[in-house]
Amino acid sequence: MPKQSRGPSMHDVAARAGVSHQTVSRVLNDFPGIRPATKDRVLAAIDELGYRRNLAARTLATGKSQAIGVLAPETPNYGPMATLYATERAAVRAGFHPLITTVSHEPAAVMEGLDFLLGRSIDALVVVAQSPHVTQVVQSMNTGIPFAFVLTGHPTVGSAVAVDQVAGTRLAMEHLFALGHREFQHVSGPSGFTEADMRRETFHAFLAEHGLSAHPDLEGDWTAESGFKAGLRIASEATAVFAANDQMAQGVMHALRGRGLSVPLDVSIVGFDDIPEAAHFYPPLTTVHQDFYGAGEQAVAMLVARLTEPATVAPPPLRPWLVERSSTTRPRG
Amino acid sequence: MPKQSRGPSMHDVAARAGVSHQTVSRVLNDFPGIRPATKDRVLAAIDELGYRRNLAARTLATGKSQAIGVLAPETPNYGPMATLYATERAAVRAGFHPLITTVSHEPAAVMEGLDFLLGRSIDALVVVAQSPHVTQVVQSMNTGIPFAFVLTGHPTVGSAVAVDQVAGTRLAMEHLFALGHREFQHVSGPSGFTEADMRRETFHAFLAEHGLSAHPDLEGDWTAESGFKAGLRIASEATAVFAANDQMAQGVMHALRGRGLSVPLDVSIVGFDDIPEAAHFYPPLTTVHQDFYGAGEQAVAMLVARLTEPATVAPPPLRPWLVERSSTTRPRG
DNA sequence: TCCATCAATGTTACCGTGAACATTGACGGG
DNA sequence: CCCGTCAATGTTCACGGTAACATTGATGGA
Repeated sequence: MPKQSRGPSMHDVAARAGVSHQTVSRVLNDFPGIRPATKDRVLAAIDELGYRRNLAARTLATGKSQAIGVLAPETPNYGPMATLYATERAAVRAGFHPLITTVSHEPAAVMEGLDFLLGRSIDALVVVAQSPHVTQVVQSMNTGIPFAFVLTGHPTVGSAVAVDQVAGTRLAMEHLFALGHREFQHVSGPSGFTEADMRRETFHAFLAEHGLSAHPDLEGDWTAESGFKAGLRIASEATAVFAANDQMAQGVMHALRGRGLSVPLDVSIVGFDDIPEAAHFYPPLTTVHQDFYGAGEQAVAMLVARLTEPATVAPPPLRPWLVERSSTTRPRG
Repeated sequence: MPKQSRGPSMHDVAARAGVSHQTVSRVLNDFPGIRPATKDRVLAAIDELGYRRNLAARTLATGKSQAIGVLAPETPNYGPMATLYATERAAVRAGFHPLITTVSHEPAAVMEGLDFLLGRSIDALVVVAQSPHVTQVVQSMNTGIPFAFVLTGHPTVGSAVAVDQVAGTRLAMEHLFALGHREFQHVSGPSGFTEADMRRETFHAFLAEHGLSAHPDLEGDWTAESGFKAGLRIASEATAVFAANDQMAQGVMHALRGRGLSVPLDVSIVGFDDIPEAAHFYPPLTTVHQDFYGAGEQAVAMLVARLTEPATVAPPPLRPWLVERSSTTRPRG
């Protein structure tokens, strides 16, 4: 029973091509000054042997890996997933290999995930963070490599690429306010999550600035189901609902329908994210568009820049914009 | 300007603790027979130096990595994403580290992604495949490690963990047929994708068995938007629509509403996947539930088994089930 | 003709870890 | 009291690459 044998090594290729292993290395790394005939022999030998370069050995020798670590939250939600996806694509386009691993928000898990990535010799790190806990843990571990946070608008974090949550929330609120709404209620994301907190705080700040108060916040967990439950408890006087994401907005609308209330005639509702399905909700959802792709791209761009120029500063927050559809209108009367 | 210095090595730790590097290695790998006092000194040194084991070196030395490679499609769609997420979780629970990388369906991209993973010394491979092209490429590359495909019901593939697409489609069709529908139309996924093809074929096979023919297939790309466009073209005689996934079903319903048609009074519609939001669509969607999590779990379990017993066979396909909600009812008259 | 020069290639050392084998020292039985 | 034994630890080598330096042989100018 043959133990899983390792593949051929550079020496095997060298022997077969009748050269030294160093020449093989040079061929693989495109060094100049290799006689074409030699190069061909080496290439042929590689092909015949099915040789594949051992990354571990290469990394060990060079200390570099051309890999970008991506630490992502272990939720299946659209926002983080889209960011993750965008980051991954951007990294590939930049010529890096993304090494993704997901972690819960517990410090121990974050550290373990980070350890795993660092142990695999990543050159830089992107953290798709949802809570300050995560960013703190990452910052406290002295990683020695450039890192970037994506999708957290938390002001205390230096290296963050973020969509401006405050601006986004204000866009939503100004829209509702301008339509004439004065009775607001918020369906928030889970507290502790940076985006959820920032949207909630901005919601209240906006109302305070206009001398208004809100019906009690209803807290969800980003899912449509939690939005549905919240929708069951929307105050009957409320005419405007600001939901912290689109899925919850969908759940809220479902519940409202069940209560015989019309969206937008009885209640206007604004979501957040602008997921691809939002245009096909019933009714099509007015929402705040976040550029997840732009965020992922900027994060990678910043890291690549920092690899050569460590002092590169973070780009300004991305501006979200309002997508007006049919879930909002003026209040009755 | 100090070049990014490498972190401390085992030798540094050993020097600090006054032992040999091998003793450090033994402490790290939990070997028996280390004097507690020695162990403490080593641990303390590790802590003080902030030492972190170099995975590349470890992998190079052992040839094993405790890592499972995951080759995923580069689509942001729910199905693949959920499977990916489930696989990732299952791998972690099994004590492995998932190494995820995404690729398009082009052979060159698949090979490159695979090369990347293999180069990083993965012990096993999970491929979240959407098309036969991908499975073929993977099979043709002699990887030398156990691998598993998830989420493709293609019969020619041996090592596949799959949800039974045929059974799922039949569940949907039998439901509609039993309600009395005879005028069917299919909104399919993009052809070339295994799931799309299998659902389409089964749809037609079912109708043929009952001596029925269908209105022309409308092909979408899994998105709600493409479902919407298809919905605009649903034949006016059709009373039953089978959509190849839930997002497209949502788009179809939107379009139908726009045409003044009621779901389910004028048209019944069944989706596929049972995404979490499906219960909150308007109307709540009758759909086929796929156990993505179960699939991911089974794939990992199979790989782990094959690591010790290469001849382990693939588990039988997972049975999907029908979730009946409000988007289906008997046809008028 | 001889040697400096340079292109092409070879040799050696090293990256950080784990495995195999070697060494040390304490302990106990004969 | 000596030596075998075994627990605890040290030494050496290998893993598969890359980097730095060494070597070879052809070429051409003095």
